[in-house]
Amino acid sequence: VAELTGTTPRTIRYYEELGLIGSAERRQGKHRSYREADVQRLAEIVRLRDLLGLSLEQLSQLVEAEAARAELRREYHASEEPAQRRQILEQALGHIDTQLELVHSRREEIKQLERELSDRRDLVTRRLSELGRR
Amino acid sequence: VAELTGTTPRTIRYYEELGLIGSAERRQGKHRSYREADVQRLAEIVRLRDLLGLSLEQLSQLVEAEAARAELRREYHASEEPAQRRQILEQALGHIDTQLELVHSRREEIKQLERELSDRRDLVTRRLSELGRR
DNA sequence: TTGCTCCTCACGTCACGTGAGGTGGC
DNA sequence: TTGCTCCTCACGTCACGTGAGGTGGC
Repeated sequence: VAELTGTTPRTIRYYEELGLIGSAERRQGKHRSYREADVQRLAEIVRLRDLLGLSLEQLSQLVEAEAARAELRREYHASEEPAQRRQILEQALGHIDTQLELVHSRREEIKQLERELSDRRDLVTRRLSELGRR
Repeated sequence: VAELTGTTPRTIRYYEELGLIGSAERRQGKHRSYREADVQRLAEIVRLRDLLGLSLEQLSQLVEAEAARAELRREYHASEEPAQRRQILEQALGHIDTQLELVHSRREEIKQLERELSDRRDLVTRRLSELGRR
């Protein structure tokens, strides 16, 4: 599971200790056992940590909010009231938009960095071709 | 300077202690004094740390390589031999390309994350408009 | 003179890394 | 049986945070 998610066993145990992920079930013996869904969730956490640089506390809050939204989704499926369904959907939309803004601004920053490097590259190649022409 | 570079005084002192940035000159009194060039260099370090998640050891190596290339640039300007100038430029090109690959793959990862979030957003808005039409 | 920032230790914290010593599945 | 991975402490490390106590410029 560590390999699949791009981390180490120690990190997974640490996240379990913090409550960032649920305690894994143990097989006969003491080995932790994970389902596919657990792997997905962990991979997503690692991804947000690495790409956005979120702290484990921020990730905890995000996971908590995610759990609250999962609870809402159950109510959503149970409910027939359009007014309530609308409210739940709008809350989900707000949550997604918050994340999108964060990710988008990150991407802009990286893009800017890439542009600057690209410009320097062009400068060097220009000088090289000038050298060649003499 | 901490505010300008998006860090804290403590972090700047720590980087100085590690040799990641040069020891700042002191004014009369003991206050550290920085030039514009120092601020630029520090800002660049903070940027690479935050956007690419580089460790301070990796950044040290990068700064070292940068210093070596600065030395080469001095030779470059001193030299008249086209062969030597070409060699220096090609080395610079390789260095830039390495960084570009790293930054580019990062941007692709973020882009992918943004796409996934965007798809989920579309799904929610679609459901909302379906609700409205009834 | 009062407030604020700077300074240097030095201990604390976050997010794990790394053995030490022992157990379980192919 | 041999090798490998897993397990639990528990101490170590990296990258700073955070007072404690003191000094310097507007």
